[in-house]
Amino acid sequence: MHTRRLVKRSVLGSRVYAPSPTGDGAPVTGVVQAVKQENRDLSAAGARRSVYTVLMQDGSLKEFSEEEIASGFNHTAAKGPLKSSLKQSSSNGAPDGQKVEGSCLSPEPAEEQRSTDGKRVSRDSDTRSVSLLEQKRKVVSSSIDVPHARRSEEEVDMDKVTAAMVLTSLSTSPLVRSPPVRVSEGLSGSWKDNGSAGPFTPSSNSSSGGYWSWSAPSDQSNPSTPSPPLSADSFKPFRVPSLGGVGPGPAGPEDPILDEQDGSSLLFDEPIPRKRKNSMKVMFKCLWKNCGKVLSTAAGIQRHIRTIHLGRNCDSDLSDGEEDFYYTEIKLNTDSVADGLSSLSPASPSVLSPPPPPPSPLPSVSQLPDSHKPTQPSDTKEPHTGGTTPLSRSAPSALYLIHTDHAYQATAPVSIPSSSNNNSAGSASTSFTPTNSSSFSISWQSPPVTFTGTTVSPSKSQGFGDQRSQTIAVLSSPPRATAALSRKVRGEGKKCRKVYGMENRDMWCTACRWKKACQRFTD
DNA sequence: AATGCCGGGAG
DNA sequence: CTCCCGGCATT
Ligand SMILES: [Zn+2]
Repeated sequence: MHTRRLVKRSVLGSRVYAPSPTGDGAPVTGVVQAVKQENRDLSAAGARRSVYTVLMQDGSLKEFSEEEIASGFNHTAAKGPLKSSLKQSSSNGAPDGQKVEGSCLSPEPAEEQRSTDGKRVSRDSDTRSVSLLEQKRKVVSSSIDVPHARRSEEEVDMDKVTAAMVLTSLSTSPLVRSPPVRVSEGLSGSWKDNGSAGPFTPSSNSSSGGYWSWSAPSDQSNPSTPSPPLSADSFKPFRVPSLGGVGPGPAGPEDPILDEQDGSSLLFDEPIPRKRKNSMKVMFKCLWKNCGKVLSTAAGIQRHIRTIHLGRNCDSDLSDGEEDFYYTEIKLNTDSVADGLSSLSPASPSVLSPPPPPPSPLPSVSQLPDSHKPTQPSDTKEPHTGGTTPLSRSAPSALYLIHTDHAYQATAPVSIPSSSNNNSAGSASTSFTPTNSSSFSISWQSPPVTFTGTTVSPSKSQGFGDQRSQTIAVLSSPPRATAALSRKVRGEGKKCRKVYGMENRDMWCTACRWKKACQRFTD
């Protein structure tokens, strides 16, 4: 009801008269450098005062209240209000006396003032103004010590805790299918063991950010688990896909999705996938273009990359972590277990409902950035294909779990076609793909995906049918799980708001000003 | 607490 | 449209 957004025109840069600091009576002029307002919303009706930071002729900066300055805008020079209160002019000791000679004084509280041109004043809540001149310097510490995460014994406990959590959740929600997290047995073959073979516990340091930290009682299933009575039922909803396949879709040949008892294909509802602890070997593979080197220790691979590919001195220590981008952790699973997971789409809670809108236009480009040289990891993104394909249960003698260490900026689940034909990076793929057939899954921190040998031709990502079929997979999805899936990871880069700050709202791009998606800094 | 931004709402 | 803001998801 009350006035909408008051004052919005910018007076920055305007010349204004200000009470003479010396009190001698002669008004001085200055240029408005910044304006700020105090007390905004609240007391809507209340007096809202603006404080102008003015650059005086003599170069000094002073702050005046609206009433104290007579600005040239609006009505020639005559308009200024000048109250006699000179409280603000700190200046010299000159007793203020009174300086009213400005001409007319307007007692009015200057509710709105606008400049003739259409600019707006940056109003904002911030109480202290920031003049454009003085730049605030922020000191950023350039070197930060990041202590390597150390976790250790706790893990054991973790399991216990987890188990407890699971149990608890079990009792409460019927939906949860849980997983027997076996504490005892499981650990024996923990991947961790293998990994840490190296000089310094590799696996844990870089990768894991979150493996073992499950903040929430997640329900997870343990793939290898034979069959918890409970899970059986719960699974149901989750494997309906076959049904869905019947869609009017073009395709008849839909695979019955997650195969078999991969029921175990776990579902991670939580963004944080859990690691399987099976008997598997962890290896580190160099992803460099034509190098398929596989080493058993992270240190080794890092060194390899650093020296061979990065041409870095073997100063070891100075690894800036870049190597991480070029190798991957591979887990060779010797066991029958499958660690499946379903990638999913933005799941709709209602499981069966078919309207799973294709999440988003996934870049279905299946081409690797061809001649991409691993130079700056910065913008590299893996090409992914939207659909994953279900692979039937072929006999996976071995399955690979690839896991990259950094979650850099993962966006969506990736699937890499492993089947024979697949150009792009033919060379690369070779090194990357284990054998044909066999599914392997990759999991970066969050979006784990299963790959399979068959690939859907990315070209026609049209398949609506398929998509939907998989979509269904979601099972108990607490509103949480989304992050990874919903693929709205939120752009990282700073947007206008952060860049310019509230102080300079007028510098924001329009979208930002409207609180819409930034157009200037699109990620 | 701060950001980024969708979904609405008012001229 | 243009201009804004409530409110929510994220960080
Ligand atoms: Zn912007």
